[in-house]
Amino acid sequence: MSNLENTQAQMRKGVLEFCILSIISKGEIYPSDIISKMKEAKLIVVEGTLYPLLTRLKNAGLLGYRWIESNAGPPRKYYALTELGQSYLQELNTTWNELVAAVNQTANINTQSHE
Amino acid sequence: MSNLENTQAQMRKGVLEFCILSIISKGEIYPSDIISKMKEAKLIVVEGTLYPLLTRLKNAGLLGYRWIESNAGPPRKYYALTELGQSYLQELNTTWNELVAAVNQTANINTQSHE
DNA sequence: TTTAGTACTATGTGTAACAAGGTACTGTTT
DNA sequence: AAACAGTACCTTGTTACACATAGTACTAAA
Repeated sequence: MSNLENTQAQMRKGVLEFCILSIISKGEIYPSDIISKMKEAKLIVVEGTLYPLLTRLKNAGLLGYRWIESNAGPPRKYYALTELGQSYLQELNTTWNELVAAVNQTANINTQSHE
Repeated sequence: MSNLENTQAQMRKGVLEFCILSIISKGEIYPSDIISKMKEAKLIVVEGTLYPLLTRLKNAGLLGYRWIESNAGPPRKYYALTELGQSYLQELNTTWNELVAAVNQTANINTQSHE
């Protein structure tokens, strides 16, 4: 793996949890669809990453799930945020905004400037 | 360590390399001053993190350094970007901007909107 | 020559993403 | 009904990297 690819992967890693919670916050969703949504946003995540992450978040009380039957295959686990998860997500939102500000300060860049 | 603190730390991890290269790109600087600059930007980094990181970047050909004597203590290693490091930093810049866009897409947020 | 301050270095630990492989359920084809 | 294909969920081992901690080395002042 090249330096660049590795560093890009490192950057992605840090925000996975935040992105996945954000996606779930928009409504009940099951893992395979989360992967699709992430892919749409150009954030590749694989099953071996997602399942343990969801379990970790559930055990932390941030997520809950219920089984819903599918008409094409086995039942699916639909995840949703708990109340704790919602407030946690708000804090991550703040963290993210602060991080963007901090990084842009070191880079002296205004990435989203409008003229 | 709480969930939140841990996740915040994970977010930071991903961008450390980018931030440190950005800081060095503004002119020769030695490690302790890099730590100060990072602290100014609210990105705490400690010696045990910075030194191995600098060594890794140097071994990858992205950084070089020269010894400069100090009038208060031992000599200092002043780091600077190599040409390779400069083009690498540009690529990380692109990566960072794309990441911000991707995260904001999952979050449906425009963090820097001006009215 | 001892002490304090500053700078650089090394080692061990823990977290989390990822690769790879596996299990289980459902509907369709033969 | 048996085999197969498609879908979904889960587990294990590896690797990278930040961090805590401790240690070494150089300089100047007491």
